[in-house]
Amino acid sequence: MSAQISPGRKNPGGRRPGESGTRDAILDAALRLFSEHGYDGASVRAIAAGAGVDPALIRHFFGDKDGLFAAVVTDRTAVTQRLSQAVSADPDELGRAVTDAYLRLWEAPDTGPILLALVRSVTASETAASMLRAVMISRISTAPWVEAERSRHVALAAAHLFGVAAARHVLKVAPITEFTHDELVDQIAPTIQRYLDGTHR
Amino acid sequence: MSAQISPGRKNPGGRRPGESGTRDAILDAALRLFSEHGYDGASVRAIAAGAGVDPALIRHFFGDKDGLFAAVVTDRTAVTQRLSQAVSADPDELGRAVTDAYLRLWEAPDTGPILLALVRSVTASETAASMLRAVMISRISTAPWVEAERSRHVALAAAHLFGVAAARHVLKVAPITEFTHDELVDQIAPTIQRYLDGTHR
DNA sequence: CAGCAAACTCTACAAGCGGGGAACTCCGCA
DNA sequence: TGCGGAGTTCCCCGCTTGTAGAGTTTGCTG
Repeated sequence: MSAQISPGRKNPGGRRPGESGTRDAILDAALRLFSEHGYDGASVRAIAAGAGVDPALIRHFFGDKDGLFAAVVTDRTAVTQRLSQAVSADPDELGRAVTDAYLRLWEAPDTGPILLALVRSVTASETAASMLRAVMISRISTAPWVEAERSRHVALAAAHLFGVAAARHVLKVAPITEFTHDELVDQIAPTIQRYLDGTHR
Repeated sequence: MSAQISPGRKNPGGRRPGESGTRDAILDAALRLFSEHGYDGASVRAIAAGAGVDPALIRHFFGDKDGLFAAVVTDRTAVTQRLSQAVSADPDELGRAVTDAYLRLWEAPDTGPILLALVRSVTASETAASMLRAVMISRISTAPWVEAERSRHVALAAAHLFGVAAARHVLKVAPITEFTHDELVDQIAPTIQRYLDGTHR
């Protein structure tokens, strides 16, 4: 009889032959949509559609939406280690090195969208907020060369860098977006250096 | 017969006697919820509940959710004019005056929540984004004392201030929140002054 | 080659959303 | 005194959301 138990089904259903790459496709679409619209604004269905996949697969691979978000952020990031490299630079050039590394983080295709996603999700998820705090501050201010005394100055430097990055990539404020990367580093590195030295006042 | 046409109605319905203050109650609740959860996160129903009022009243007074948001932001704000005052200060003290005024904007009960609401709604509403841009940058950089040449430096100062305010009030980064207002002004005013002077490099 | 786990599709649900409309009551004014 | 409009309630609609589950096909391993 060649029984068709579910005659309403349009697509065959069942596992596809060969390497599917579906998981990665979902992660890609999720990264893009989370970074564009934030956690709330990116629906599971939209992400699935973006990956050309059934929404149920997201549940299958990641459990729930939180799991997906966590996977996006943790699976594909080397955010923290890049900053760590920068802080081992020559102390006299530290301001420049940190500034350059920090701004590059926002421009690189593998880390930039993640930071954007974190910023845009700060409202919705406390996880996102604390991860962002961690990236922004702790990773810098708990670096070995920071004595407890100076952590406040480091935080000010980090806040400055964050403000510039947000103006450039989130708010897209005209004068800031018009700088080239190098120009921007030239403009603010000296100030960052002063904060790090404690000579900013 | 004392006809009761709608016997299912629990509350009487119809206008209440006396001054209701309902419109203001809605505005209050909306300001609070928008600032806590952003545009998307604050539902019309939740705002109505917060005001102790039927959701349909929001539609009645403000048309739709966008209208409510616009009303919240425009009705009760003197954000821009406060900054204008600051920029007329003595040029030598400009950095300090602007820093003080800007940070106060985030702390004052009538303007702080609005800025928070704008920041938290940046993702959802392009209106919010452009208003924030306006408050953050344009209002400062189009001030009369800014020659075109310097607008980039002004934008950098504004980005710095924004970063500090965001770290303090949105991300709540520990070292930054621990400063008193005056300490914070002491810490960053000199840098703002340098940006404004163009002596930051 | 048997059988199980993984990958995949469809359908569905309960909840929440923004918006709209009908009905009712009170106030201010002619 | 009558009447229109503002304030208020309830009910409802169509849509989207996250999540759930059952069923189907494939690949892998023993």
